[in-house]
Amino acid sequence: MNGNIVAPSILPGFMELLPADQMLFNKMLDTIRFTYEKYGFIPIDTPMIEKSEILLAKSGGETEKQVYRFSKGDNDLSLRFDLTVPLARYVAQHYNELTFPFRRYHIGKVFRGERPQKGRFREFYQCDIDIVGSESLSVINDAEILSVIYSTFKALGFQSFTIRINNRKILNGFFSWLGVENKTEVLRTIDKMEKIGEQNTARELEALGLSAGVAQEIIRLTKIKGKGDEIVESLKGMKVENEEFSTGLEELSQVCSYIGYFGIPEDNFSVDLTIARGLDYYTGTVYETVLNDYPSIGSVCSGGRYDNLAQNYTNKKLPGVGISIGLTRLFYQLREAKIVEPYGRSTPTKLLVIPMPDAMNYCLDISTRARENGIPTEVYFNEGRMGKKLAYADKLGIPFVVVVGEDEIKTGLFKLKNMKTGEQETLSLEEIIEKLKLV
RNA sequence: GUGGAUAUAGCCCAGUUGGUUAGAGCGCCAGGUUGUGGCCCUGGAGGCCGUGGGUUCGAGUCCCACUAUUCACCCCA
Repeated sequence: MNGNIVAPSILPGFMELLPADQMLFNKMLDTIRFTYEKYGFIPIDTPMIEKSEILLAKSGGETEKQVYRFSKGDNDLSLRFDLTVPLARYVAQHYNELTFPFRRYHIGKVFRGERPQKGRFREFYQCDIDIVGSESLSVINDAEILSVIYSTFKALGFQSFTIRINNRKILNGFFSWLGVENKTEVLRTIDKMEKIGEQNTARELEALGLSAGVAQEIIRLTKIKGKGDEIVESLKGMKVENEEFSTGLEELSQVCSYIGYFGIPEDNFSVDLTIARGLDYYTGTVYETVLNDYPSIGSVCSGGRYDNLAQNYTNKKLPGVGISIGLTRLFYQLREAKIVEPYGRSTPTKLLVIPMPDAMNYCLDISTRARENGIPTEVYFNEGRMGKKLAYADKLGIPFVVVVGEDEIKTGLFKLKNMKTGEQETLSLEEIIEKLKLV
């Protein structure tokens, strides 16, 4: 017994995967990156640690409590809690070197010191895209973001999902028209409506100081259903006299009219007036995406339009629109619900070369040739029984094995073993390479 | 920050109304001699029963505290 051994464990709220799952996770991440680049988004990477004064410049109470903050020497430092604030700093700092509209994507870990919970992490990956304009940014971008979300989830293999959108200006304008004071709290309550139900929403609205009549008016607005255009028409018919409301309605109307041209099927899109989003910097279009067969997972991708991204770091007016996929949570939920499962591979290796005595040098040469042709290959180095060597390939899910001994070297013909079927095929090295290239 | 639940092997769990050396399955390691894995058989390692106190002749089992984990609320990806 060794008393020096420390129980190996990680902090709660931090996700760590075993090889098969990690392969799966990375595949999803690659899919997302590939799709983002297909739309011409530019990759950036920023430090995980920022100066606290930068990160907390806006500091809306809640976020400040969740920030991992520490000091090193005289420096007051913080771990980034999202990728949007670093983007704001980045754009403000490099404004003169960037070309606008700036379309960037950023995939990286962020940190939030909150109480861990199911599907809740303190360290997680966000996959963000944002389009940042200088001074102005066309509302077509709002529609294009929808298209990116659609393509991404399609590429991830989902069929039945709905991207729901709303426009904050419509809600805020409507609230103003009704004379509501504390609009932010009302927004949050509306956002929860799907979860807590209509009655509780009414109760909460009244608890916020609204009259029963006003609460009902708001609920009545959010219950307007239909296709995008139909909702727009219904809203127009309400004769709400408020400029912000009208602007929002016009924006929503435009987004709806563009989505068809972006090739988004009607089934994957809906206008939902209860979508509000909690974050207070959203000022226009807001997005939420749900998997129709698994509503309990909640939103798997959300974001919105903001008027002024970097007001804390520059005087330039930088409007933008963007979304974020919380990949860690998404992956966790998908695994939990068995919507995705590892496909039996826990290594990228496609070919294992097993040398018999005195064949090592030859095997190393084979592996080099295979790798030069893009085939992930490894050579089994340990001495031992054949059974153990094959079991290694079996356990890692390596699909092909070739055993190389005296005969093979002499004839230049190898038996390529398919580990799944157990069949062996006699082929030359060139034939093996050609075959595996296609796998 | 508020409230609830749980704690036995690496993992999922048994363990009687308190009673002797704490169990199974999965996984792991080794073997069932030679250049062929999955199945099967045999053997092995691995637990101070979360920690500390109490009740008792006797505690994995009952009581208390602490700690850890976990779920929900708030908020969010």
